[in-house]
Amino acid sequence: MSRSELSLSEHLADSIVEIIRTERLVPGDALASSRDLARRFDVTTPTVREALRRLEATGVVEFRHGSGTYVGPGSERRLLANPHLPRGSRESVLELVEARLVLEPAVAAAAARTRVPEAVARLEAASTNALHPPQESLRQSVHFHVALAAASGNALLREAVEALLQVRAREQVEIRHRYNDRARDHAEHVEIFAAVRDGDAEAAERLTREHLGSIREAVLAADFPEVGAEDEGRADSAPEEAGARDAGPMDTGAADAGATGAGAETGVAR
Amino acid sequence: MSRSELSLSEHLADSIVEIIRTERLVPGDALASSRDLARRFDVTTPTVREALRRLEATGVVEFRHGSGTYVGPGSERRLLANPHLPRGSRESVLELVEARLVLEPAVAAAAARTRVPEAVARLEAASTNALHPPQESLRQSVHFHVALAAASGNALLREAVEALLQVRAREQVEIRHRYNDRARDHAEHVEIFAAVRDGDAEAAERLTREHLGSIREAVLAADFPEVGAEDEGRADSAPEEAGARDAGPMDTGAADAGATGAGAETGVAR
DNA sequence: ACTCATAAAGTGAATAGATCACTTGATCTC
DNA sequence: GAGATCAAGTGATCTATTCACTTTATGAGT
Repeated sequence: MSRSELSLSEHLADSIVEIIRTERLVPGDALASSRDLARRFDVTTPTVREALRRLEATGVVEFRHGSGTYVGPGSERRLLANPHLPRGSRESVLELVEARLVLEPAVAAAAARTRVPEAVARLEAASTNALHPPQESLRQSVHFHVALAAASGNALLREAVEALLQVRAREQVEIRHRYNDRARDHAEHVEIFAAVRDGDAEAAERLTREHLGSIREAVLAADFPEVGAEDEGRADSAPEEAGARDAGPMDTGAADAGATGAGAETGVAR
Repeated sequence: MSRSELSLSEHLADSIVEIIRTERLVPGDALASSRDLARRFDVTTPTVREALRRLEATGVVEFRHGSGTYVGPGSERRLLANPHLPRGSRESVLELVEARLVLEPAVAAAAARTRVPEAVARLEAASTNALHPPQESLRQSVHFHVALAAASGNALLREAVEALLQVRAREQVEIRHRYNDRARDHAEHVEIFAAVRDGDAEAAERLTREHLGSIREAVLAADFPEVGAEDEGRADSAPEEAGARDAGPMDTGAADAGATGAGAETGVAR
């Protein structure tokens, strides 16, 4: 009936998702080749590519030139950060931190109530492993906050926090790199962990609020590079391999979004 | 210079985003035609299409066959729901409601503290306009919760709630359609609005928690179609009308009225 | 046997040039 | 002036190739 109101390539994308699901493919598994898919669905390769590109944008599939197409981490993710964001100003980072300030304390409280053992273990690991190199600390922190959300037992909550942390990840790196007190960060993480471990929801909530409050202060103190000059700054201080290959289970590579590069930042925002 | 490890179409996608930004294009504005873009960037049309498809996936652009390519609502959105989700079970809907139960009370409290006037007005409209037809009520409810988040003054918070509401939108429609008490829903909305209007953060938080709690009960009571048979089941028991597909436009205003002739839409005129 | 270079096959990336379907607006009736 | 008609522009898709990269199996050379 109302079947194909969808464009061919849209329908194709859905069909491919269907394949991933019915064949129980998980991230990392290989997909049939473009040519195979084209034959199977009786369309041409450019059409298949369009469908795959579309899925790639949300992380459902990944391309590896010369090797094949693989299922990506987005295949089991419900929320995600827009990978194609324009400009970033201090305001946008501040807005992000303030959003986290509203949401994460509640998440911490939920985590302290549920305390999923596995996630609590990861939480401890993320708060114990201390003071690593520069870059590492941000990743550590991301791990901590994600593990915190995971401890709530609600995967969607974890995804929400993950997605939030991915927004403006680049700018967050910049700020933390320059202004954040890693020692204090670490100490606060330890305190939050203890509260969660002890099942003290009230304390977990309050401590998380204070923790993010101090991050907020750091952002306010930062003389964030204004739009227009922001290209150089981030290009040489943030090497692009922040990527994903190392750690185990839930590492989603928060910072790897896309190193845009490309020059000619002419405009001034607003 | 710009270490281009990116595929050509990835780079192209970023360039197009750059165009949208530097030319100050807003949702609804037309983009150059595929052929033009191909010429301008000296690539072929299939390559341009790949880039555009990728952007389409996140709502940054929209295609209109025979007419052109337009800027979409996603161009100014940082968080979004994965448009390619597999199966939906009762568990997943329950998980969603419980995530909202954790997050939204805090959002409501923030809203009561900030009370952005414009958003509060929309909040009142969404809670006053009572008991419309079946389908309409869900949309009304979405409007309410989004306006609530918007009243916090933090756009990212609003986007987070929007994205959350888009997840499993179809299943949510189904459940509300069958199990939810619209009258009670409405009454609770009115109470929450009053609390926000009066700047009573504590009450707003508690009322929102209770409100979502009752929605949670409705979900628990629902005998939702189980996984496995849902392939066919979903297709014919949930026609694809108000679901996820057109949840987007509500923010951009323009296209909203088209869906039903019910009118009375609080004009979002521009 | 073992190591290492190398060739072959498979795959994604992109090109080139068309054809068809749809929308839109201007022209042409009536 | 209202409506039908037509043509230009645009997206959607196809057919046919070529190039670049990865992986693997082959086959020296040691």
